Order: sequence, then structure tokens, then C-alpha cells
Amino acid sequence: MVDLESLNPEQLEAVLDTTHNLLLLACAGSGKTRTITTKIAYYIEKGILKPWEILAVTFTNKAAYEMRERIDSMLPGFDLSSLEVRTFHSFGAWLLRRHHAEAMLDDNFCIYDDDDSLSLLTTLFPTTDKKLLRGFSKSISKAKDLGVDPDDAKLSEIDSEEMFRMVYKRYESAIRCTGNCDFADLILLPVGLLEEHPDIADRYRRRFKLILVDEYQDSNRMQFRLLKLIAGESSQICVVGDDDQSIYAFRGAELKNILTFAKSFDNVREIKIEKNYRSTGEILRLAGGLISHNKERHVKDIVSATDAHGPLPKLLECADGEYEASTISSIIRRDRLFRSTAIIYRTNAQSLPFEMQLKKDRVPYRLVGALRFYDREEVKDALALLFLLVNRRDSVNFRRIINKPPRGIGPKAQEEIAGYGDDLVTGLELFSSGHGKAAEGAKAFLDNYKEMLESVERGDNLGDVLLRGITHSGLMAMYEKEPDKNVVKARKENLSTLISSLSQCQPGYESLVGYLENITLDNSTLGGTGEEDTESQVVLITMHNTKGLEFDNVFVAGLEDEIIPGGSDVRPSDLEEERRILYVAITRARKMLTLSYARRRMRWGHTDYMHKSRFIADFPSGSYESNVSRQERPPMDFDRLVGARMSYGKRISSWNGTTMNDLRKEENGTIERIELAVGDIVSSEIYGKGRVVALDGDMATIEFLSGVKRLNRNYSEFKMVEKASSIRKKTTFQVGDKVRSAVYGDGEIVSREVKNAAADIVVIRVRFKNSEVQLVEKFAKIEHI
DNA sequence: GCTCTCGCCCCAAGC
DNA sequence: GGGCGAGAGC
Ligand SMILES: Nc1ncnc2c1ncn2[C@@H]1O[C@H](COP(=O)(O)OP(=O)(O)OP(=O)(O)O)[C@@H](O)[C@H]1O
Repeated sequence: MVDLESLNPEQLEAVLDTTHNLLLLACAGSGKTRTITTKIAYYIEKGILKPWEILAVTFTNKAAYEMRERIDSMLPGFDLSSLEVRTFHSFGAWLLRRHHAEAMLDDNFCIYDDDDSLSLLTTLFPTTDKKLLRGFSKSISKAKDLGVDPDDAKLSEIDSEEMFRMVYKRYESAIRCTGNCDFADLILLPVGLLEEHPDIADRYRRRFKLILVDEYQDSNRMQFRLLKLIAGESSQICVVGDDDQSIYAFRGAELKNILTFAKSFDNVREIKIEKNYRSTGEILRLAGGLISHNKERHVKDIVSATDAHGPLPKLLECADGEYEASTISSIIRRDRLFRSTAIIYRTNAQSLPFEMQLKKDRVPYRLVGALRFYDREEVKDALALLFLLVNRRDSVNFRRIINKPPRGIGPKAQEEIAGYGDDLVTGLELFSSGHGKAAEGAKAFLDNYKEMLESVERGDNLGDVLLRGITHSGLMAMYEKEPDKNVVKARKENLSTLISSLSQCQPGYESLVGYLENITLDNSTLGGTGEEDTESQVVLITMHNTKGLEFDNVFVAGLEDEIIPGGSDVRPSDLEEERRILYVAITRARKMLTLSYARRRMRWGHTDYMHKSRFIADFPSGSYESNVSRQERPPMDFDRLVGARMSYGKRISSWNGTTMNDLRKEENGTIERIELAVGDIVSSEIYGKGRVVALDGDMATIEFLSGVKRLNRNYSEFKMVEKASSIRKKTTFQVGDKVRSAVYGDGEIVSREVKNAAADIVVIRVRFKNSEVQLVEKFAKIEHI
């Protein structure tokens, strides 16, 4: 039975309403995803709709998998294979695969990623500045996301470069020649297809009776048009989202879509939820305070539905990036946060110090995204052979692989081959009938190509086909020549991962095409350690990637200007988006939230002096606890600062007008120096509890669980846990004594036994109201009453 | 056409 | 720090 009991009234309404188009505009953690998942399961269980009549669209692949999994577990025994849970792009690919001829694509078209698009541009314009081409590549995808074609008058608003229109035009005709498509085409081409073929559109309109879109605030103009095209008279549309979580403007996301939903569709019912089931009140207060600084938003509250409370969020100031990583790692180890913990940052480049630190400290972790498996050179090379196998017009992959390893077929020869026509394999055959080194190389390449093709058609295991392919082509030998043995090893491991994943596919052509589509759409399907056990590994992830996820413990690192908010051209609208990105990261936390920033950070091989993020000022006062961890900071940072000012010139802009006096004020700041004596038990925010072993002027040597540290008392803050004097003057108890404990309440001593007189280990048993506990007398936190 | 070295410049985030 | 492209020299 699908569980409707635990839903709140609004969620229940959204699940049960079968007659309206629904807009669920609700805050973070309000159970939007849970609602639509339940709705799908409910419709299927009650027989309201068949699985194939439902289409659910998510924003990321991860979200799609999770949603399918949740539905599966709600409906054991149902066959859900015909239920479509996809990202917009994967849905587009699915449509195009079914109607490739009408869309003018190859039977076995593959999808070009951003790199491939850039390669295509490079072959079209070999003499044009690479940086310029990169910009064009971005502009082209932006134009396509907006549905602006090369003849559109508004094109110059996207890219004012004079030659852009011509570049865009030639790119479009070149990609059509390959029979393949790029990411933007996955939305653009289906829109064209359905507009030009009403009969096809009708089929899908009749088929999908319920269409749900998660994270609708991040849909773009073309995705909206696609949604309109597949929404039929009798279909019910249900979109859910949160305008405060719109973080994909850079990809053309338009908040307008969700804010004007009621105008775009008929018979709309809007449901709002302002209750959060995920986080503690403390976390919500901080998050709510932050987002309330955005002007362009629908003001809504975010209040705790469960009234859960927990520790106040913490803000850590760290001397540098490495120190930030080691601090976070030591907190993770100190509090044993190995389960359901994430370290979240703005850019992938920030993951490195965490990877190194966690590896050193033997904390199991999983890196999400980053250098994606299929983006690695050797993997792309090997795949290029396969791409060419399924589509002979794939010029991008042809050029990638034809002269790798070198076989004398340079740019000139490549032009000649391309001159024979779009079918590059036929071109290569014609070329190979000539003479010379290049023709010989072409023959060798063709032999391998044909051998691979035949073995796929024969039904050989696909992994074996690839292994033979990369061996005969000389790719493998080429990688082995690399002088750095570690690189060789890593490459071989990656190739072997690739081969073994391929060998698990069904043999044959069709299955190969499917495999290739899958890996382009979802880069995360392979790679990493292979262990998908996120629950017991610390997850390293970007803010964008965490959308829709949740963790008990969240560290948000790198809260510095020029990281978040990033970039230097801070337009107000960008700033609001940056604030939303941080808001998304913060609202992933269920119980514990720790924010951190570094005062200096290594970037591009030199040290930058950072200023803490301006967003920190947006947090309500008292909503977080700033420990200001100054331990490692040399007392006089100013000399270095002045040096930096002179040598780095404009880079000092990152100080954003902070004056020396501000710094000094901060420097004299809030350290409260407490009296210490040898033997005292103190606690430090960074290192946890420790025992003072020596005092020497300003320096205190303290033994922490993680090791002995020598700290300057002017720059380190401690809390007294237990004075040594009070430890010595410890109380003893007698059987029958009435005692009080902060944890257990009042109780009575029932036994007392000296276990080891020399070490002063005396075990007492105390009976409290609800329990009986055994304690070591000298450590017991109880007192006489 | 291949390979090695020098010097440049680091703008993201995602499908 | 490092990846990458330009250009020299083979
Ligand atoms: N009615 C409810 N009772 C108890 N827990 C709930 C309820 N609704 C949702 N939750 C829990 O709240 C958490 C957040 O739910 P969910 O991920 O569906 O929210 P969301 O609105 O999609 O969040 P976000 O927009 O931040 O990604 C989940 O752990 C979910 O199980």
C-alpha cells in the first residue's frame, strides 16, 4: 500500500487531485519530490493510470534514478519498465531515437558533449583563436537553448562578435552532416519534430496522461516548449519547484516558467507548502535569513514542520585552504561523521585539498562529478573507435582517433579524406588506395576498423571487441610509452573499467548504441571507486550537484568572495543567483551545518588573500557560532599582506576595501584568554578535547586525541572542560548516596568497586529512574544532592 | 608530419 | 601549479 498517512494536507491534496493541472510551489525540504513520487505510485497502485501513461521529468540523472528507486520500493511486484522517469535531455534523446529519420539524424546518432562541439568548431575554423572559439561554442549552445536560430535578428544579443552568425551557421550545417547532435539539439530537435509532425505529437499527447516535472524552476524556454507540445487536452500536468532554488540561469533557466505556469496552462491549481521536514530550526533560521536578502522573489516562509532542534551552525575561519581541509577532516574524525556527510563547494577545483586530506586521514570519501570518467583522454580515445563504428559520418571522433597513435595522417590528409564525402570510412578507403606513409597508415586503421565491425556483427562480447580494437590500433602501446608509470597504471585501470562495463552489455549493434548514448547523457554511470555507498562515505560535491539531495551533516567550504559569489563582474541578478546557490547548499543539511572560509588560498600556483564572503553578513545575528580559529595564523600577517599587495597588484582587489584598521580590529578580536594550568582538560573547536601538558609563556602544549599541538594562547580559543584542581579534589561516593546527573537525572549509588587502585579506577553503579549505569568514579559527571 | 620546449593563462556550475 | 598551444628543429 502506498503510504498516504504520513503526508500533510497540502501534499495529500496534490497526490489525490486528478482533475487540475498542479503547481506545487514550495520551499526547500518541504517534500516536493516525495509528493510527486507518491502521486505516481498512487496512480499506478489504484489503477488510475498505467505506468506507460506517466512521464516524470527530473533535472539530474541522479534525481531520476532516486525517484525510480523510490517508486519501485513503494510498488513491489508492479512492472514499472514502461514508466518513463527521465531528465529533459534523456527524454529528448528517447524521442529522437524513435523518430531519427524525421529529425534528420543517423540511425545510430550519438550525442556530442561540449568538448566534441568545440572540436567540431576547431576543424571548421582551424586558424581562429581558440579562446574565441570557446566563446562561440558557449554562445551557440546558449542560442540553441533559447531557440534562437542563426538567422534570428536577436542573435547579436547573445554574442555580439561579428562573425558569430556565420560560425553558428557553419557549425549547424557541419553537425547535421555528421548525423549526430549536441546537447541542445536533444531539446531543440524534438520541438521541431513535434511541431512539424502533428501526427507524431498526437501520439505522445494521447499516451502521456500524467506529466510531472520536478525542479521546474530550472527549466528553460525550449524545455517549456517541449512540455507544451507533449501536453495533450486530456493530460494532467504537475510541476513542482521553488523559485529560491533556481540555480541554472547560466544554462538559460527561466523563473518565468514557474511563475507564469497558471497563465500558460488551463485549469491550474496552485498549492503552497512552507513547512520544512528536513532541517533543524537552527539551520532553517540561518537559511531563511540568507535568502530573505534576495529582492526578486516570491516571499515565502520556511519554517520547521517537525520542530526539530540541534546545534547552532558553525562558522570556521581558517588560515588557508589546506587548514580548512584538515580542520574539517578532524571534525569528521572527532565526531565520527562518517555516515551521511557531505562537503559542499562551489567549484570542482576546490575538491583537491579535501581529497588529499581525507586520503591522508583514511576517511572514506566519494567524489561526485569533477573529472568525469568519460572525459578522460584514454577513455575518450577508446570510445571514439566505437562511435565511429556505429556512425561513419562522425567527423569529430574520426579526427580524434585517425592519427592516434601517429600514422602520418595529419591535417592535410584529413582534409583530403573529408573531401570524398560525409562517409569518412569510404573516404578513408579511397585515400588508402594511394601511396606513401599516410596511405599505409590508413590501410592499417581500416583493417582494424573492419575487424571490429565484423566482430560486433558476429555477436562477440563488446568488451573483447574494444580490447582487441585498442590493442591493434596501437592505442594501448601508445599509452604504455608514457614515461610516468603512475599515469600508465591509471590509464590502464580506466580502460579496464571501461572494458569490463562494456562486456556486461548484450552483444550486438543496438546494445552498443544504447551504451554509448547512456554514457554521454550520464557521466556518473561509471568511474570513481564503483562503490555507490554514499551513506557511509563522505561525499565531496559541488553546490549545483547537491540539488535535491540531503545529508545529516553538511560542511559548506570556501565561503569567500570571488568563490561564492564567484567571478568579478557581480551584477545584482548574478548575485541573487549566487545567493540561491548557497541557499541550496545550506538547506541540504538535516542536523549539522558547518560553514568555513580561508583567509588565504592557493589558486593557480600562487597565494591569494581572500575576503570572507559577503553572504556571511546576510546570516541573522546569533544564527551561527563563529569560533574564529586563529591557531595557525602568525601574529603579524601584515608584512606578508603588504608584500602581497606589492607583488600581486590588482589581485588585492579581493580584499574589497578592507582596510588595515579593519584587519587589526579583527585581529584583536574576540579571543577570550582563559587561565590554564597543567592537567586541565580543555576543548578547542578545531581539535576537540585535550589535556594541557605544558605551559611556556604564551604557548600551551596540549594533547588532543588527534595528536599533541603547541598553540599560542593569544590566537587560540579554548573552553575549560575540567580544571586539574577539581580533578584532584574529586569527590568519592558511598553506596546509598543520592546523586544528580545532567544526563540521567537523579539516582542512587548501588555499588562501588575499586578495580585498580594505582590508576584510581573505581567503578560505581548508579540506579537512575529509567536506567542503571556503570561509571568510572573519577570521570563520572555526577554530584551529591 | 612528429616531437620537444617554452611561455601563456587560467571564469564556474550542468545535461 | 599545470595543461595546452605555438613554433622550432628534425
Ligand atoms: N509529510 C512528511 N512527513 C515527514 N517527513 C516528510 C514529509 N514530507 C517530506 N518529508 C521528508 O522531508 C525531506 C525532504 O523531502 P523532499 O526531498 O521530498 O523535499 P523537496 O521539497 O523535494 O526538497 P528540496 O526542494 O530541498 O530538494 C525528506 O527526508 C522527506 O522524507
